[in-house]
Amino acid sequence: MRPTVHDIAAAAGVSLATVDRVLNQRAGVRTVTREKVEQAIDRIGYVRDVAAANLAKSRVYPLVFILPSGDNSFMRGLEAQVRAAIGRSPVERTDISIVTVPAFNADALVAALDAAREKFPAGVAVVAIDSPDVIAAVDRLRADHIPVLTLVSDLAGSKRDHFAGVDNIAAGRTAASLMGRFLGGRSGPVAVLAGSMLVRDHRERLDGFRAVMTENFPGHVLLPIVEGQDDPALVERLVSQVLAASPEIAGIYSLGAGNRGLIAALKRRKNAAPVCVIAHELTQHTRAALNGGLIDVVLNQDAGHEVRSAIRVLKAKADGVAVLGAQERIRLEIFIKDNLPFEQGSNTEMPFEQGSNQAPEQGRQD
Amino acid sequence: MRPTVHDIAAAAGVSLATVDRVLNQRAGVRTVTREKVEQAIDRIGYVRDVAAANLAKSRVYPLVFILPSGDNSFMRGLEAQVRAAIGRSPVERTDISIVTVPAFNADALVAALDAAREKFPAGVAVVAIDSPDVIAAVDRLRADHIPVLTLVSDLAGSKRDHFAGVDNIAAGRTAASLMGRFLGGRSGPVAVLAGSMLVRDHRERLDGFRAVMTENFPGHVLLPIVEGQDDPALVERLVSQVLAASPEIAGIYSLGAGNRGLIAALKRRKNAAPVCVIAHELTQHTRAALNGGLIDVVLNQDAGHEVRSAIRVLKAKADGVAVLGAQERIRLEIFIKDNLPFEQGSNTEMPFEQGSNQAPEQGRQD
DNA sequence: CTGTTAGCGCATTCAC
DNA sequence: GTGAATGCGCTAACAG
Repeated sequence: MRPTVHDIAAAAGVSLATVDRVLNQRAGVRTVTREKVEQAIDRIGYVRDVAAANLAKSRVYPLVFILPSGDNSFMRGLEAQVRAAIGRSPVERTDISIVTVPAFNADALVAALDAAREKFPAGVAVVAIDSPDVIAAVDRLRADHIPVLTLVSDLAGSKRDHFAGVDNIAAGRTAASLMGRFLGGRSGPVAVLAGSMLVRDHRERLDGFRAVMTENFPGHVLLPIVEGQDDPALVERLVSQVLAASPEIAGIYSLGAGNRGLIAALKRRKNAAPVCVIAHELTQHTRAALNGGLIDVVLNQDAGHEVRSAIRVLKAKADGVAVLGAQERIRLEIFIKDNLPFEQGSNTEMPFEQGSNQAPEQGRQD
Repeated sequence: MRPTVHDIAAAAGVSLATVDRVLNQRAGVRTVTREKVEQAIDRIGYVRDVAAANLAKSRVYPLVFILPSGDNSFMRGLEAQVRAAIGRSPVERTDISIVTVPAFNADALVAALDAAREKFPAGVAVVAIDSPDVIAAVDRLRADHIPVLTLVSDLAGSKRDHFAGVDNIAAGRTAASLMGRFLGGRSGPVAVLAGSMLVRDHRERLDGFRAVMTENFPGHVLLPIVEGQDDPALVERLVSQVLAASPEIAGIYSLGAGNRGLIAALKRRKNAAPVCVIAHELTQHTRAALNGGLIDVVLNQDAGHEVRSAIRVLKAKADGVAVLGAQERIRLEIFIKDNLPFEQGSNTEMPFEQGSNQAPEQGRQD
């Protein structure tokens, strides 16, 4: 059996309460006693049983998720994943509230962060906007010892504890490499469509894309960046203009959202030369376009993984314990037509399932 | 507060012991009493606290992992991940033993499966070999109500509970699509290098690859399959022969292991036309070759994720509870030079880390 | 400053 | 068939 608090108490010749005080670094223990206990702890190789501790504490973790509002498919998917986590709350001992704020609006975000602070949650997850005011608001939370995690888009220069999202520079570089190789010998300019340069993830993707394009594929001119505010209607208008202005266009990299507009514009462009299109985030729209051949590659981050990871990390930070780095690395997923996962309907495998399993659990989309 | 066993007992007008008997479907309860309790349970919406239950039971999960021996880098990485899980055993309440058997040897695998059965573990994870004898051995375990999970390579037709691995047909299709597009206009035959057609993952990759190549890129002739037994020395010899026999070769898809041999053969092939190379599994060798431009794409499955998922699923099956399907989907990772993750050194984030975070936690390999 | 004691939610002996 | 009592490993009152 692994050692318990009783074993420590016996080994150190003190009572349970004293052991507990040392373990939880509470005051009221003489230095000599504390040292005696600490020595006993690592002499017998004690590791605390977190489950038992949480049981005794009836610990719950009040968490706040701050997400952009609007009809951005990816963000709504993210919100759905948070709601799914709320469904698991009794098991995971969480108490999650969702706050939505208008996209690309730093003031609203600051207000939401400050409001969250009032409630002294065990942790806050936020889709950040790059701005000094937001950094200050995040640091105010940290000053109150509230763990903060940035989700999807990071906030450099802040004291946030962790970032749950993909490496967006690598994402941009990957898009450029695939674009360049897919274009092969073909010539023609490449357009980049962004949401807003206010958010760090978009800027980083652009930086990575531009770096590899200019370095490895200088033959393709980069057209001026188009900012569509992640708004499908605006995106459609802007893309249509670009296509009309540059009929010899070879590729489009859409590094933000609003891809419904992009797809609509592409659909209306009949019998022109093919364009290599790379977009971000697997939604029902991009999935259909990938299957239909309108989009060549979709770069994705798994919203479910991000939310689960965010919760694990915030809980760990609240408890002051280490997290498994490898498990929390959010992968950049690359989808082409051939490795699309099945559409996620019922996500759980039922218990006591029996019988044959001729059909693979994972498969392709036809 | 969420309802507890006490609440059920009160609501049903029985004692804790009776509630427990119903909850754990043990005998010795009259049907009327049982129904009374069951009604109370879903009337007040009770969900069992698994952590508390495990605490009371002092539950540990003895698990057996059966892996191929030999110096296959990927398999050794897998074993390292199992050892890492052994390090987490006290926390995860597991008691994991590792058994290695010679690769591609069905008899040895059957013996290992039967030996595992003698010890009545809470679950068995096995890298399967396709063979009726192995299927029978797996089904013997299942007959003893021991959950079985196939790892990396599946075993169709068996009663295994779950498969922790990638969709290998999709992997093959993806390899073909990327190969075809990367080759662009270039012509020339394509070689396929496998380990052994005895294992299902290799066969499935081949099927997927062949399907897309013949359908979408009929211009490239597929050379006869080369089976290298995942042995670097043999692979090097065979690949050298192929390169010598077909100097006009355009691409190589290595769907098995032994890539050290492939890389060695490629290195010795000076100033010939470039070959598009796609291989499986990110190891130190394939990583270096990707960075050096010898390999174009590496398709990977995250061994750490596979092992953690296997343990979660086996524990869940042992307890007869549902698993989160989405969390257990093993992704097919696509790596090119630009999205290689950092080499994994220290994997854990330390608690109480403070200070600035100008440097991203994830990044590119230069 | 330190020790005693009573739970957290559940499982499991034992009596009845 | 059913119930009461005890303990899993830990925390948190409350005494001393």
